[in-house]
Amino acid sequence: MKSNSTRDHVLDSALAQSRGFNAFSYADIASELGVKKASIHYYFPSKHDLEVELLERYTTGFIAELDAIERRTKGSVDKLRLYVDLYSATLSNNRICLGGMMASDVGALPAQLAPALTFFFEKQIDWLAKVIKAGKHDGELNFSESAQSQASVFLAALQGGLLIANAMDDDAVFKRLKKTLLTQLR
Amino acid sequence: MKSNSTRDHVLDSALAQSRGFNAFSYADIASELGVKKASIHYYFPSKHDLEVELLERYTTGFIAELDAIERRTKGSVDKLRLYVDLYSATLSNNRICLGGMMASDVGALPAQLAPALTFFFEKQIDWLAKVIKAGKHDGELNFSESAQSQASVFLAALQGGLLIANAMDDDAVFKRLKKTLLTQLR
DNA sequence: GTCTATAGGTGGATAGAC
DNA sequence: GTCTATCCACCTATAGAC
Repeated sequence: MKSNSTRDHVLDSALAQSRGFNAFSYADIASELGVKKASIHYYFPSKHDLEVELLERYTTGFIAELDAIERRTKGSVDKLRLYVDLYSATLSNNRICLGGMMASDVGALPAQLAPALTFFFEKQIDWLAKVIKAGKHDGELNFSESAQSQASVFLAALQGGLLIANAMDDDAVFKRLKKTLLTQLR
Repeated sequence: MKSNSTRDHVLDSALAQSRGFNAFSYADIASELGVKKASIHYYFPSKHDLEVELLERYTTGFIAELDAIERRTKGSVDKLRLYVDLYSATLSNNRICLGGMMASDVGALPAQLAPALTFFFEKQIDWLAKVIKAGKHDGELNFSESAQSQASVFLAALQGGLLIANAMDDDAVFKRLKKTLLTQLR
C-alpha cells in the first residue's frame, strides 16, 4: 500500500466522471497534471488498467461513505438524507456518479469491468434496502412493495436525476427530486 | 423531405444508443451498413451534424409516441403503463435512451447540443406531469408533492433504471422498478 | 520515476474518379 | 450517390536516456 503522488493525482483527476471514458485521453490527464503521458503509462500501462483502478477506488470510497453515515446517524430518514447529499455534492462539482457514467458506457467498455460495476450497484441497493427496511420496522418509514424494490427506485432516480440535472444544467430539478423521493417513503 | 435509404440506415444504426457518442466511428457505421465512410460523410459532413440529426429525429419520434399513447388510451394509469413500456422495449434491445446516453456524455459534447437535450427532457417531464395531474384530478392517482416533482422522479427513475439494468444485465431489476413506480402513484 | 522520441494504429474529414 | 485514395491530427503504448 505505497502512496505515490502522481499516481493519486491521476486517479483524482476525475475526467472520467465529467466527460466519460471514451472522451478523455492520457494527453488530457497529462496536461492537467503538468506531467508527460509516459509518466501515466508508468502507473497505468493500459487504459483498461486505469479504468479498473478508478472503479475499484470509487467503489471503496463509496462504501467508506456508507460506513461513515452508519456511524454518524441512527435514524433511517437521516441516513437517506446524508446519502442523497453524496449525490448533491457530485452534481455541484459538475460531475455525475462514476458508476452511472460507466453504466452508460458499458456497451463500449471491456467486458471484464461488468462484474465490478454490478457489484457497485448491488452494494448501493443492498445498503439502501437495509436502511429502508429498518425504517419501516421502527415506524419511521411507510411504503408499499418490498424494501428492495424501493431501494432500486431510490437509486435509479438519483442516478437518472444526476444525469438529467447535469444535462439541463438545472440544480433545482435535482433538489425537488430529492425532496419528493424522501417524502414518498414516509 | 426526400427519403434516402443510406441516410436513414445511418440514423437507424443506433450505435450511439448502445455504445455512446464517443465510442463509435464512421468506420463502425460503414462496416455495419456495408458502405464506405465517404458515403456517410456525404450525408453527415461532420460527426456533429450526425449528432444533431440523431437527437432531433429521436425527439420527434418520442413525441410521436406520446401522441400515439394519448390517442390509444384514456386512463392515466394506462398511459403511464404504455410510457414505461417504451423504456422496456429499449432495454430489451440492449440499448438505453438516446437522451440519457447524450446526457451522460454532455461534458464531452459540443455545447450547441445542450438546448436540444434540455428540450427533450422538458417534453418528457411536461407530458408526464400533465398525465399525472389529470390522474389525480379524476381520482385515479394519489400522491403528495407536485405533479411536476412526481414527473421528474418518474422520468429520472426510468432513465437511471435503464442504465442500471443494462449495466447489470438484469431485466428483473427494471421490471420491479416499473411496478413500484406505478404503485407509488396510486 | 520522469522524461524524449517514436512506433503503429485509428480518428474525422476531403478531393476527385466513376 | 458511392467509391478509392489520401491527409493530418490524435490515440494508446513502448523503448531507452537520465
